[in-house]
Amino acid sequence: MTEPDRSDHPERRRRKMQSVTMSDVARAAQVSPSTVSLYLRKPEAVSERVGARVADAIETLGYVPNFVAGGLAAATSRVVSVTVPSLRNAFFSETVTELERLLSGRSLHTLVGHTEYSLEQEERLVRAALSWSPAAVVLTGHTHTDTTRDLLARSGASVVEMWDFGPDPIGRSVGFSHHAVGRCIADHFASQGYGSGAFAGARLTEDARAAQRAQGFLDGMRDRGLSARLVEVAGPASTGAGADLLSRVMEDPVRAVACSNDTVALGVMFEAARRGLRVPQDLAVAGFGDLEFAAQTIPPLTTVRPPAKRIAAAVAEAVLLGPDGDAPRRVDVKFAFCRRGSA
Amino acid sequence: MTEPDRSDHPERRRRKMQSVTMSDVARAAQVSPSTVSLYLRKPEAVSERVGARVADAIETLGYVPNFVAGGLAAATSRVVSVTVPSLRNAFFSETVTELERLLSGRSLHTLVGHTEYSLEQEERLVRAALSWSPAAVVLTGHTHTDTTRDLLARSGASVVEMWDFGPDPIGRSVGFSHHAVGRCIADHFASQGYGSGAFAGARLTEDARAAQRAQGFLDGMRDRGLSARLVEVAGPASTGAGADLLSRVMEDPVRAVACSNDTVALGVMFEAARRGLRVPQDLAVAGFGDLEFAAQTIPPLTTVRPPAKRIAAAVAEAVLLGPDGDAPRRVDVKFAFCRRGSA
DNA sequence: TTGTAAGCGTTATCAG
DNA sequence: CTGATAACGCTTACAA
Repeated sequence: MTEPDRSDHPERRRRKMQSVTMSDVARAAQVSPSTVSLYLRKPEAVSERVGARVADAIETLGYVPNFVAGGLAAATSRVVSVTVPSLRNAFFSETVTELERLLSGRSLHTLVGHTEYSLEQEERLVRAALSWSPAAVVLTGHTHTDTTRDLLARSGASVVEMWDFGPDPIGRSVGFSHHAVGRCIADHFASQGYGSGAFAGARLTEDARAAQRAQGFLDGMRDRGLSARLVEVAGPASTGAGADLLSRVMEDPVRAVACSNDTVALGVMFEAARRGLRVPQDLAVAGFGDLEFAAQTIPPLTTVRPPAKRIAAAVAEAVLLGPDGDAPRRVDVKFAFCRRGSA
Repeated sequence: MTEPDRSDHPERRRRKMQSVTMSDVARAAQVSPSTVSLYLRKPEAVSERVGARVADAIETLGYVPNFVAGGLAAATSRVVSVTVPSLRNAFFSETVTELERLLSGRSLHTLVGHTEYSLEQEERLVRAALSWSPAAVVLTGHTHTDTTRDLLARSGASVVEMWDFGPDPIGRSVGFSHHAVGRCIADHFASQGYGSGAFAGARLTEDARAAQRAQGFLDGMRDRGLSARLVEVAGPASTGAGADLLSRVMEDPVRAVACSNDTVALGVMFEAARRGLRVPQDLAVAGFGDLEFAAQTIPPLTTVRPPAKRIAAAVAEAVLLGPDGDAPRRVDVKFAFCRRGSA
């Protein structure tokens, strides 16, 4: 029990140090530091009497644990790195929100990064993430640079890919088929007898998932013997982009438009109104995302709802599971078609 | 290229450890670990020859630095904790995005947390944040629990409050007057001679900034001798909430409605259309946020643009500045009124 | 159930 | 400009 007396410690003032450490708590509670550590990590493994004393000491001293030291000693930190293309995108901000909520309940902390759809940027973020000995690395999609895959493999980190599947997943993956989403819209258009259609896409070169939805739509239409073409803009999906896209589509009019996402669909609907086109009589419109406003547009927007929360939940579970274990490495969360008035 | 021989390390198999450490790099580069460390932190302080050798060793060994160990040794980590009420809210997702971008350029990593407008939740997040010996803690608003303030004060962490000012800022603060925003809308309504008005608010009890905008609006209207009332819903600001709010407002019709934010305004406009009310002839509508879709609505939405990016930039600067120094502790970033067709 | 002791991989000090 | 050395605060075998 001979704890070092800090007051006569010659080095005490060398750097700014933590005021109350685990040793201080241990001393106050008359136990060893390892007992405090144990109590903090598995309270049930400590006797009730000792536990109470430790809790008391923590309370009165105002002890704040040092996760940095803990992470170093344990060789793995309580950090989960979450990387998404963009946080402005409602899909991803919802996923991150929910994920952060679930993880923080397990005292895991979320380190966010956004790539703006750049794989090089993703590589940089992964490199930084690995420097934190993270409990897990969560990535969006399955397209990564070779270096990224290499870095991840060599680090042995627990990896989860989300929102999409790849042929060769790195660790676990959680998502759904975006190609099927596109087909689903095409099927609906076909069933309504609209005839010709167009896909109004944004940033398709970079956004692999939007590109898959577009391809699924085109494939679906063609399989049904319907004509369909692709119109796209390079910039981010936005209401303004939607308006532009409809103008482009109307250069060679179609009866139905499937959009990159609901934001684009909103722009398409505004532009249709400006042009005096009635939806759905003159033009059918479908979106993707079932964003908050989708049920409020006039008419309400027909769209596809991706299960952002279910993705977050499954990802959280995958993170908790770790790389090993016999749980399925691939979780298909499905999506739901939301038929409303616009198509 | 002499690979480190770890096999003779008796403890090597105790736990999963880092494969390539700084010592390995040092050995490969024929220098001491301190030199490698120095090179990594200030390359210019190391001779060119040695620097090149170290860089080589890092490259060939594939060394990934360990920030956890670094943070422990330095007593301050490269983590910045950023806490916002909600990430689904476009204002905050934009701020976080921009902040993360700016900080990552300085190799600072963003730990996000969201409070759902709960101060208790904020306290929990701050407690967790402090466990990381963060380079800075960024908070939204100036209302915190006593414990939060206490924790922050005792830790000596660098604190930045954003989006709003308080009478007693903890560290630095960056924001603008939300009360002035409300007044600004009221002034505009008055100048247009609309007469009576209403504020359509969401979650005003928890969202202190929205409440201030409401109060500013009410004060502004009254100062001009105009009648104005407050209509509010408890849930989050959304398009659906906007529609509900307009229904409530029309129980006792007014000529002009100021909204909690643009999302609510969008709902108000949709509901107005459903009711056959022409905007702005029958009803003037103003929002807050200048969200992406604001310029696309029919008619385009009159709103107020908060400088989300400027906030992020000023916060990043404050983070870099640290708590000391003679730079002003309080930065007022202003806002811009966007007159468009709806009011 | 609790304690002892040996690290974890860096940074910071100080001397050369 | 470079290197030896002592922390940093905690976890984890292992022993008691």
